[in-house]
Amino acid sequence: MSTSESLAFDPNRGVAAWRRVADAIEADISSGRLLPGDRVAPEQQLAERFGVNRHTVRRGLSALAERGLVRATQGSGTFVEARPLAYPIGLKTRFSEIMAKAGKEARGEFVSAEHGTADAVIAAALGVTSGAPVLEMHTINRADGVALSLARSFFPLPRFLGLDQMFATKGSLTKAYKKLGIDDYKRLSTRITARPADAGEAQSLDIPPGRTLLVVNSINVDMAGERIQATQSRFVADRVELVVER
Amino acid sequence: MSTSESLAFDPNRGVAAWRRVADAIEADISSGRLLPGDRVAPEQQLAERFGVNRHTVRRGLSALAERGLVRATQGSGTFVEARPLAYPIGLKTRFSEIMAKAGKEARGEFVSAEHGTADAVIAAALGVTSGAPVLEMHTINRADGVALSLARSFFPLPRFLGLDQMFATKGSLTKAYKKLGIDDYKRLSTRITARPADAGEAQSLDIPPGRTLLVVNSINVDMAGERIQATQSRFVADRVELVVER
DNA sequence: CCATGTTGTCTATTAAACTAGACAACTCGA
DNA sequence: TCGAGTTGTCTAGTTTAATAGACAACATGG
Repeated sequence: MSTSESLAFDPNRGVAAWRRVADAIEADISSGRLLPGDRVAPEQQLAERFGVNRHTVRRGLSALAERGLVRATQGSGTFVEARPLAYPIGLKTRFSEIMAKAGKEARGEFVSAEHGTADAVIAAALGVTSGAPVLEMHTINRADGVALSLARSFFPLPRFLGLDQMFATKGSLTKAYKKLGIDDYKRLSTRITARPADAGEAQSLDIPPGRTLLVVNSINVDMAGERIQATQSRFVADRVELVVER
Repeated sequence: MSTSESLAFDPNRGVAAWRRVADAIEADISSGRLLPGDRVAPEQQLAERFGVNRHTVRRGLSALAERGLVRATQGSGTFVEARPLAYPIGLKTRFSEIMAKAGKEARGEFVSAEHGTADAVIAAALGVTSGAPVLEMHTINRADGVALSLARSFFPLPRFLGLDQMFATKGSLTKAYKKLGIDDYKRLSTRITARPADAGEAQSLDIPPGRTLLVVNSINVDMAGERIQATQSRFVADRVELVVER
């Protein structure tokens, strides 16, 4: 304890009351005093605890809700949301490894596949000519059974003939690649945008329509630098936080 | 960099603009980008830099001035104040040692001394009877020539007969004690209050009248537990920060 | 002394924050 | 179904923060 004029300093000055409420609740969440699924104390009780009006509490909770830390249900209460899973994006982005590190069971769920031809966008991404044959595959990635992302991937043919069946069997793209003699690969580029989910996506991902998706367009190359995969993934922004690493 | 809905979070929301200005300037002071004696940029310039009105800057600077971090001089500018010297208070509180540790030249300046009798308060502090003979001594403690505190000390007589002359010679109480056979002593109690300086004190300490003093009433005992000194020190709060250590 | 730069103070207006009250709408357990 | 509890929304008033402008008062260098 220091004793000086700095005793007169109030760290809360210039900090809105609603901000203090929000920060205190966030501290409870960060510290683990409030866990995902836990119910935050009722607004009126928080108002009494912080010595503010209930509206001020609502303002603070609204800020937290906006950031996805809590979710309020009318009549029921305000609950702590599960924290988005940190999803590192780097040279070696491997779904199964990320899940293992997070202590979650990884499952790549095969949805469908078909042979087609590359349009201009896919051709450019894969470094092939427009109209070249490609394998198009649709998958859902789940962690502990909960859908994290939808993926629409393109692979050059005839090199990746049968990859879809191997993936359907193994549930892992890395393993399917190994079967085709590709022991390692890396990320060439990643482009990220975001948008609301459409009805089909929402249903596949088991989220309310309109919730935000992170849209990730990526290109993978084999160790010789040859382009092997172009993917558009749609992550549930509520469930996944992309971490760009150097 | 993380990419998620939390991109929408503005750390400045709920934090007043003046507070942000104040915190930024304080960060400059803390980091050493602004040193004691340095002039802070003019208000209008800060207003442009932070994109706020000059009054908002003034509000932020006012908060810093209130805390003693800066001092504004009309027509001249706003300057970074020297940080108060950390003055530890513990069992062994030694002025000269504290100064040495702070890399400052310590000087205990003898002002006056006289023999008197203990009133009720001093008698209680020294553990003697009311009316018992005591030596009363007035001193000023300086660091690098700048006055830090005034002290009014009482010592039981006849034990400390001549202590004042030894102090006037040595400029150090610890050394004067040694001359009287007290090799070591320790702090029994410390009581701290604060108040504005009166005109006499302000003059002795070279501060504007009304500036705040930290008033420290302390009792020292020899190693046998015998009370040897009762002191009322008045520290310039602008110059000294008391640190209570366990 | 004068000019320029800088802080200090006053008045006024607008926006944001905070408080208050009331009632609607919903949840959930008995 | 009903009642209690809880969130959601609306209206309204007060306080604080921020902006704007103007001028006073002071410092400092030429």
